[in-house]
Amino acid sequence: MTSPVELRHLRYFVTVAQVLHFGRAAEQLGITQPVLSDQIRRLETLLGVQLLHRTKRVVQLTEPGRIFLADAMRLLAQADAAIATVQRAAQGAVGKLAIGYTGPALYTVLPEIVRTFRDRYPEVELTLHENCTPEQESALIADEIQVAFLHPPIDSPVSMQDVFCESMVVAMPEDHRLAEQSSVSIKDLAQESFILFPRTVGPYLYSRILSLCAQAGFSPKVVQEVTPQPTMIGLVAAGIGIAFVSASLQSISRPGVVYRALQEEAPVLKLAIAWKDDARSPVLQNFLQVVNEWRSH
Amino acid sequence: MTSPVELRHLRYFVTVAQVLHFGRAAEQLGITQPVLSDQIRRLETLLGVQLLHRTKRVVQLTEPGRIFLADAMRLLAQADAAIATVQRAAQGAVGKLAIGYTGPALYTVLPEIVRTFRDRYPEVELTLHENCTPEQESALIADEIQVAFLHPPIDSPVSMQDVFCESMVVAMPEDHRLAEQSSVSIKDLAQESFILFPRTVGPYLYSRILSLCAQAGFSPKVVQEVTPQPTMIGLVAAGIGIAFVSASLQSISRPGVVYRALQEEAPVLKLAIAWKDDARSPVLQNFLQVVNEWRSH
DNA sequence: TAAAAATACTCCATAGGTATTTTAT
DNA sequence: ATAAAATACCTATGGAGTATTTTTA
Repeated sequence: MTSPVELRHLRYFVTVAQVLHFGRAAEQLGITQPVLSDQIRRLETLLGVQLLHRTKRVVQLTEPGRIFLADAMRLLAQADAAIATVQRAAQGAVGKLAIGYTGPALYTVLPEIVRTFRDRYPEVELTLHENCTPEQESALIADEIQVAFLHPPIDSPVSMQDVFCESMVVAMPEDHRLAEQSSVSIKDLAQESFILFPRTVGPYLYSRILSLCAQAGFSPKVVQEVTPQPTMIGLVAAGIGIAFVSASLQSISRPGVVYRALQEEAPVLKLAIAWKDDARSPVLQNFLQVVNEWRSH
Repeated sequence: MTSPVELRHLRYFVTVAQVLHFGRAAEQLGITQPVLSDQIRRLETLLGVQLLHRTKRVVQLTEPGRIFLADAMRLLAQADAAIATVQRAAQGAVGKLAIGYTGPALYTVLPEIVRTFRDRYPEVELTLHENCTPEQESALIADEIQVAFLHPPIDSPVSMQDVFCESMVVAMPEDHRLAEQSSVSIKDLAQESFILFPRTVGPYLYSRILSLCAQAGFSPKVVQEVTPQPTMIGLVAAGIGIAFVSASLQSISRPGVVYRALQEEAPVLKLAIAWKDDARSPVLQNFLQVVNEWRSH
């Protein structure tokens, strides 16, 4: 039987080739000299190549042996490296993580969480994919991403945990008649032109806003549906209309645009983190851990 | 006992990871399914890492397993490559060869022999080192070179084989009084100024020339000792004197210099190839083979 | 003659095989 | 009901040990 070359053969050969003495090499390896002689001879038979020139008294490498020694040492080092890598992968210290996120996540929790994670696990390769909530769901299911920052509710069978929420505020031109009030009532907006995000990018919040208007006795006049939110603000600045945007958008202040809270209970934009519960990679676990640490201050 | 990871484990793991089916993988590997299950579990225990997520019905890679798979495949490929390399090294098809040579070798046999060898064994790394005969000897002994083109006799304990020999001719300015003869007698040179190579670069030939003059009844007036031979020719062209050079130098014709044969039996420059007989590397054997082929046309 | 590798053998750990059980689909 | 992995148990190859021989510097 031609049993194949094993790492053991390489370990033995490298030691003999370095020490050039079967007795001492065997001692270093923790085996006996006859075993070592035998294993080297087996290796030479397997390769069909004489690696060592031994004259009962002097051991020296043949030229092919010199060449094989370099390869064998490299192989052993790489085997050790591969073992170390898989063990660190099991700790979640190396690997890949594809993160999906929506626009609002980018303006709130995402940067800080990603920075913390990168600092702690610098050898994990992160990729970031901006998309709306429904597309995050499909990407999760299709294993294109392993974790998503999105806006509940969703109906895919994935695990989810709330991360953050913020109220919606009304963005309007600074010369708008309602701008001098510190807060506005929904009823005051009945005649306004609205800039909204498309229903598809956030069906739940979309209907929340519509029903709020309905409760106030009107159906909003939507003049434009655009995304992302900074674009909506741009259109507000251009005087196209007013917009509901999440509170964090105020930090990206834009000349000519002011933000006013609602007097009524405002619609809330919830941000949650979602992942497939069967995909429990160590890297993912570490990411969830970082997110949880972030949630508790 | 913590028996270490072996290539066998990697071979088995790679197959299972590709087929994702223990039964079929075992069949591919030519072993039985329980053995494969056992070996994979041993590998996982050795690594301390779960590589495969198996639910009695479905086998899939864990994230660490995916990472290890790439490394394992690379390692196996490199192991195969190392084995192929050492086998080709045993045929003398890969390796290194340091070749020493003297100036005259460069103008005669060396280029053609080296070209033939390089064409036949393109993966052997050749290095060329020009030096005089005595230094070639030391370099051979010190294993700095494996083969030398040099000029016998030498007294180092190395193997040697004649390769080529050529007569010495007299180089003189074209307006020299002897230039109109087609050959010259050594006696005619008694009053000439001689340009010689230093004794150290070729002690044997040096004394051959001196004794030739002595037989003709004079001791040559040496005005300059220089090397290499093209430099000697330069000095001849400058009118410094006449010189004994090897016949092949005529092919590097220089305006103002003519070459004339000796009427007496000329000193002969022998070129031989030398190598340490204990260093019988396959690459060296192939080189000697090429040299022998060259010798027999 | 003394040091070191090779031989000759013995032993046992484990790779590998066979038969069977468990479990998820 | 069935396919597939795990479990249990057996076999035997070959890795490893001990004792001895051979060889050459």
